[in-house]
Amino acid sequence: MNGQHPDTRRERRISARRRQIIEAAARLFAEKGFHRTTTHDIAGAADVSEGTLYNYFESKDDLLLAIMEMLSDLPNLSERYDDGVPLDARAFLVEMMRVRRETIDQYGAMLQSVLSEILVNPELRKQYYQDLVIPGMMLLSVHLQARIDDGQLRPIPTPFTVRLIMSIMLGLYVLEVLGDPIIQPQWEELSQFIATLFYEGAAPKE
Amino acid sequence: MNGQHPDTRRERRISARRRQIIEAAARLFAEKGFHRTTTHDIAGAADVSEGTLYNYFESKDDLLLAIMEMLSDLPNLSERYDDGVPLDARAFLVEMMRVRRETIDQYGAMLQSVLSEILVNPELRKQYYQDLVIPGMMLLSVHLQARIDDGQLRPIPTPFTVRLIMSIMLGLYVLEVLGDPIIQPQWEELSQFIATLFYEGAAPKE
Amino acid sequence: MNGQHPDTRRERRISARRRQIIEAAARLFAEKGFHRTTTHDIAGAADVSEGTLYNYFESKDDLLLAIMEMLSDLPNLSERYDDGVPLDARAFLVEMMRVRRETIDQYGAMLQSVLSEILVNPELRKQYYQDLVIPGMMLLSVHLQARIDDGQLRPIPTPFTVRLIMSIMLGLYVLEVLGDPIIQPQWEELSQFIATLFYEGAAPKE
Amino acid sequence: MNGQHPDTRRERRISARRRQIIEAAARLFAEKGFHRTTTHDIAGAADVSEGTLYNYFESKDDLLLAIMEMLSDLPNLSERYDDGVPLDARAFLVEMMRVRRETIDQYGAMLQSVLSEILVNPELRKQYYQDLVIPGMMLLSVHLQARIDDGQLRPIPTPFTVRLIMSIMLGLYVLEVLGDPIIQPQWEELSQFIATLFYEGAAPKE
DNA sequence: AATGAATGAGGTTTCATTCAT
DNA sequence: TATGAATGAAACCTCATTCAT
Repeated sequence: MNGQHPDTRRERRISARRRQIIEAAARLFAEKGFHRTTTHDIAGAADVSEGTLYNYFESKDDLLLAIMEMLSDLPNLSERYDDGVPLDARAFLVEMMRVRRETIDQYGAMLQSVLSEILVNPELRKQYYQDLVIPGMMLLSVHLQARIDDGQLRPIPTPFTVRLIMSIMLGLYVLEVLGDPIIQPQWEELSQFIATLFYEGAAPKE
Repeated sequence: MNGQHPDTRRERRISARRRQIIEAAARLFAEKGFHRTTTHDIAGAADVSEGTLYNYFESKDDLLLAIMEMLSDLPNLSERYDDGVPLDARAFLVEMMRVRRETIDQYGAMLQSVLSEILVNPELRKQYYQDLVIPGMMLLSVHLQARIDDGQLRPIPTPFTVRLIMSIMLGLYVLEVLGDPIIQPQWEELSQFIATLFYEGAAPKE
Repeated sequence: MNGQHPDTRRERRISARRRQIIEAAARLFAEKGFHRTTTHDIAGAADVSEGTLYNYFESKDDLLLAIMEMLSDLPNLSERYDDGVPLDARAFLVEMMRVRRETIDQYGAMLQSVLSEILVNPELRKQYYQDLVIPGMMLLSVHLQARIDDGQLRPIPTPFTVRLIMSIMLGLYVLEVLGDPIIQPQWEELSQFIATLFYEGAAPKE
Repeated sequence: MNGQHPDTRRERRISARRRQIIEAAARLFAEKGFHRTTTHDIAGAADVSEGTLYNYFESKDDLLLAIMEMLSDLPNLSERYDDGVPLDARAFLVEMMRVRRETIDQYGAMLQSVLSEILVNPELRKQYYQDLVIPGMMLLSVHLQARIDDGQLRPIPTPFTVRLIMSIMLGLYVLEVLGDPIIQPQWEELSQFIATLFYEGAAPKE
């Protein structure tokens, strides 16, 4: 009848349907929040019936977990480079921010919807910290240590540095969501500035 | 009847009741989120009846606004110093973080509950940005410019610097809420580290 | 203001409301079954809002339990007689059936609604057996034993006799519910007949 | 192709499928009730798809009717005996109960599921009474009258006696379903006891 | 001013039934 | 004929808000 194995085709259709629902949900969650979004809304936005929603997800909560899972599965910085991330300390920071920009542009809605709930849901919070924050910190930590070891950085305490850099990423994102008019359009310049400041400091050079 | 002017006493009582309700609400909102907290819960925690709630606040939403208003009315850094904030660039950052710590310790629940909603409520977001973020940025901006003018800092672009510092504050707070085990206990050391890094950079000194 | 202690009056009103809801529910459950009756139906029949239903009962299931509890609390045969139940074996059976008639007339709907669910709900079944069947059997057993002891009855095995009599009660009720046109109108005569048959048997007298 | 007439084979297959579905449904209905059993459950238990269910039965209700129909088609007491049922009054009762036992053992789940619904469904009730109760009563009535005519029984009123015996059957069944621990294991002895009591009564013999 | 029972709109979820494959 | 994904009506239940006391 056709060249495709039917099961494969069906599986693809099902998987596409899941994604279609997740994306619709994330968009709405980001726009008006998890709780102000009704399953009716989601069904409408995903162009399926409410019943179908429940063929793909156990509950509305489950939908949020699925969004979080999707975020956890995003390829991280080092996985994006077959031949290794830049070994230059300054370039690494810039590259990290470039990737961050891409992630926000593509998955901002998901981040936003999940972050809002995480702030007030201890269970979700723990999972998010475990699955997203800690892995990110680990990678960053390894890189920083390598840069210290090869003499590109002073022997600064990595745990603090890691937290500082993570905070900057998180904080910039929140500030952008809050409506700051500068962060997104001038991301490139901002990256350069931060990288420089981080590397050289703000003290006047004598 | 008594030496007190009755109106004053009544006003004080009313104001105390309001505060009592706001604090109960903020605590619950931070614990389980605005939407998962019922007016029944709040009434119970504030030790009043649900009906009484509505004598003090127009609606549940109004309670959130009241929390935000309370946060806006907190005295900012410069108001806390009659004789001016420290004029030393490095000391200023440290002092800023010390005050930030106090604020979080005292009003963390309110911040948390408000922040969660803000992320997904455009209207609230705008107001928060106007009433809390912008004023904070203005103050910071003025200080930074002064430090540049008096030569303590290089002529770095203030808009970027302001956003960077705000991001660090915001980001550290979010990371702390997410459950990071280091930030809160080592706040003092972290402050010193950040201030030093900001001032001197991470490049090795030749 | 008025002669009644207000708390008492309110308590009475609340208790009356509970009863009003239970009775409406039992009526509907008997008419169309527990599952075909919606909470909307019950609210309408009890003349309250659906919300109010849930101020008095935790769930629809809870309503069924409340009905069962009400049935358990009915005064049993011996409690209805201050000066003891009839000591004549034959008269006891007749009296028992008279009381049974009264119970059915007054609480038939509750019995019917509960019985239907009990047949297919193991948990409920157990409770019903414990709270209603066993106590009834105990009383009956005691009486029968006394009649055997005083020589009015042959030394028949009480466990079997008790089950036989309970079965007759239950069976007649079910048959009546099924629409049998004779049982209810001729209850009195039927009682006499059963009592006689039980006492004397159906064998021809020589 | 083969020796069998294909239509016959197909019909047999269809009929077997029907029975397979009915039995699965009855089992589940008895376990958790008609309404708590989903068509999904039934399909799973009968090892067919939900769609197939609807190729064999018009609706879920129809499935219940099919169960009832199956019960109506069970061969009754007299049909089981080519050479007539026992003509001895006492033996007849014992034999009747033996057959009853068999029926319960084999079709108990169906009885249970149907009975539960019948109690709260007037339409079903009427049909059950017509198709199952009345025929049973008729047969019993004929037999009793014959026994009266041939002098084995006193001239007791048959309508009452019929109802009494039917009630005992029904009642014992319900009691057994409720979890009574004696009825099923001691059925044989119970039968003997009831038959004796019916025939001779409980009064002491002088 | 304080109470808390009553309200009912609206939310999430279930499930019998359909229909394209 | 068999399948099982899709449907959407309708069920149960929650909860912000009102109002008589």
